[in-house]
Parts: sequence; structure tokens; C-alpha cells
Amino acid sequence: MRDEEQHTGAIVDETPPPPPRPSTLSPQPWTLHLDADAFFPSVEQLLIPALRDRPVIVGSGCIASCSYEARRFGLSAGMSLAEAKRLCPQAVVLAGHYQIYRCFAEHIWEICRRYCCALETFLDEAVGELGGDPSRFGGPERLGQRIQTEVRTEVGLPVSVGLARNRMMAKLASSTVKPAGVRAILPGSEATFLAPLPVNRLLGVGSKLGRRLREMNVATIGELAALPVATLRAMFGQVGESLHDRAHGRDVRALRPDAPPKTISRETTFHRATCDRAEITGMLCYLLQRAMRMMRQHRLVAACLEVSIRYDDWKSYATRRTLPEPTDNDDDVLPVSLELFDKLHGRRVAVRHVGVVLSGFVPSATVGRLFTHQARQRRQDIQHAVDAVRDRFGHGSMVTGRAISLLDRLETDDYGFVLRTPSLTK
DNA sequence: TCTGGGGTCCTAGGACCC
DNA sequence: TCTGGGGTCCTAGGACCC
Repeated sequence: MRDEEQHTGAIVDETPPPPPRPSTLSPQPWTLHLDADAFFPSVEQLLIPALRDRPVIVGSGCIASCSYEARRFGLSAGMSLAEAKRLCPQAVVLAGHYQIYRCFAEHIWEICRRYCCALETFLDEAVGELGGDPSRFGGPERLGQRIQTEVRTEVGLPVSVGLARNRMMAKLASSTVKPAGVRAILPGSEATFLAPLPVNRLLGVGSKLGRRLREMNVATIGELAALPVATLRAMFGQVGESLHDRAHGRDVRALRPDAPPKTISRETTFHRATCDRAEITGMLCYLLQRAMRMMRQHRLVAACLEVSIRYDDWKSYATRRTLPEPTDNDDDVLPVSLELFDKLHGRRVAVRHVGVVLSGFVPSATVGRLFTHQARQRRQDIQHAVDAVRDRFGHGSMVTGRAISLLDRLETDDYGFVLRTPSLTK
């Protein structure tokens, strides 16, 4: 909760008592973390028997996920496809079928909900709070095995399950037993579990922070936990404080199962970098229309728009603007996106990548003044009619303005993924 | 290891207001 | 008229995660 208090300025008492830190020994509900093993390739291997036991990669440009058969060749998520093909030429590369993955994920989540009172989901992961005492099932580990078996028999996919007293520890638990493992971390055993793990396993320690910690001769989470919080605060500011908490197994993040998104973005990379302004702005408008539609599905209204471009020499630029007033209408934001693009697009270098980000959301119901003018009301009606057509026939059925030039080159699914574009296929 | 797409959170400086 | 401090908003950028 400390993070939220800092954001909202909720602390008014000059001398508050020390904030309650969730002790690893205090009674807390159990947290479940379930992680599907090599999710995308596993689904492909389940559906296409010929792919079983073969190295399978899902991704375009780089690896989104690869099967354990592929990992034996040194492949891992994030690696470029060029490098992957060099290491494992026999790998099967698939662009992915995200609509299908989503269906499998929802089935897995439904199984988790049998045991969880709150569940936060990502595509290949779920984290939830157990609704009751796991001793009913013979203890946390037995419960994890039960959930794992239900997923295996009902969905057909391997998953790893971790159980602990907070979400960070539950996720660490599942990550240490992948694939197809179950691990419960009993209260009081957190420090023993954490101490030998490499420091970069800790949430929030990526490449940069990991390098700085190694320079301080901190290689394990145990060595990090031994550093005084004042030292970490002096070196890393607020990040240092949360590092100290996490190294001691504390995680104050609450589950937010139905939290609305804070940003909605769409971006794409051109297969061949282009100088054609019409092509770039056409793509920009297309991406923006998709992001706006997704935002309306969440019943949100944006106050801020960001446009980003990346040139062929990999230099990236982005600019944001607060809109004259929050809106969910395409007509309000499309001209702004073009202004922002022109502001960014000053170099004589081909453009490789464009993207848009919507943010500063407020619920659409609270923006009453949007509906005060008749003209605006008419535009809202048209927008909703367009959305209705898109809901029924897909986004590509109703692309407007500059994005029309892209129509015959785009094919998308209902979850916001571009399945085939000139940039993603040979 | 020349590098996709969708997110979250934090920091910092400048403008502006009181 | 000048100076200072604090708060908030806006813009820009970076680290990190899946």
C-alpha cells in the first residue's frame, strides 16, 4: 500500500507510525501463481501432433515463446529469429494464433477460479488469492498438484504452480520448478528459499540493475538482503527500498483483478523501412483506430495521446500531448496524431516502426460534457455504429481515412493482434 | 544475440500558480 | 518589482516485465 499512499498523498499525519510491513510470519492468505509452460508452443503441439517433440518457436522478428525442445539448443524468449535459426535450423517457426491461445488461457483461469476468490490474469499466467485454507486439500503443495492435474486432464497443457504468502514469492516458487512442477513456500522458510537465488531472479532486477549490483559484489538475493536499507536507498532511491523489501520476501502489491488499463497502445514494425509519408501516416491512423476501439470496449476516455517512431538506424523518438478535452472519438484524435507525427518526423531517414499510446483515462460515463452538443452526439452515434460493424465483421471491415490504403494488406484477429501484415510476412 | 508487441512504474526538468 | 518555496501538471525518457 505504500506505493499508493505516495501517489495519492494520503499520508497527512506528520509523525505516522512506521507503515505496517507485511511480515512473512503474520497470517496472510495464500497466493497461488500458475504459469503455463512454454504456453504458445505447447498449444501448437497439442493441436498439431506432428509438432510434438520438435523444437517450436512462436514469434515474428524475435522469439515470443519457444518449446523446451528448442530451449535445449540455447533458444530463449526475446532472442532474434535470425539467431534462433542459426542455433537451431530445424526449428519450426510460427507467427502464432493468439485468439486460440486466449481460449486455452480462459479455460485454465476458470480452473484457478475454483480455488481462488480473486484472480488476476495475464495471457500465460494467473495469480490469485486462495479462497480457503489449503489444509482442506492436504496442504498447499497437494492443492497445487490438484490444480496442475485438473489443467493437464481438462485442458491438456503442462503448467507450473507456486504457492506462498504473497504474489512475488508464489511466482518465484513456480519459476524454480518449471516445467510441470509444484512448489509451496511455507511461512518462515522464505529467507532460506531466497538466499541462494541469483539476484537477477528478483522482481525488478533487470540487466542494468543486475550489472550495478554485481559491481557491488552482490550476486545472490541473500547478499542483497544483508545490505542495510539505507545503503540501498542512497544508491537507488525508492527502487532501493523496494529492492530491500523484496530481498526479504516482502511484496505489498495487492491483487487487482478488474483494474482498468492505464495505457492502451498499438505499434508495428514495417518489414521494409519506408520514407513514404502516406504509408506511415496510414499505418499510424490504422493503429490509432485500433487502440481507440479497444479503449471504447473498456468504456474509457483518453486525455493524452503519444506517438512514437523509430528510424532505420534504430533511433527512437516519442512525443505526448494532452488533448483539449478527454475523448473517445476517432475524429478528435486522428488530426492530433498527425500533428505529433510531423513534429517527430524531421529526419531524412526511412521509418522502421510507428506506434501510438492512449493514456490519462477516465471512465466514459463521467465525461458528460462530451454529449452536450448535438454535433458531438451525432459523431458519437456514428462511432458506435462503426464499432458495431467491427464487432460483427472484424476491425478490417471498417477502416477509415488514411488507413484505407492498408486494407487489403491487413488481417487481424479479435484480440488486437495483427496476424499478417506486409511487415511480418515474407 | 542487431533487437516484436503490449504493458507498468519511476524520475526529472520546466511551466505555471499561489 | 524582485525573490523564494511548494504544489501540480505536462513532457520526455528509462528500466523492467511478460
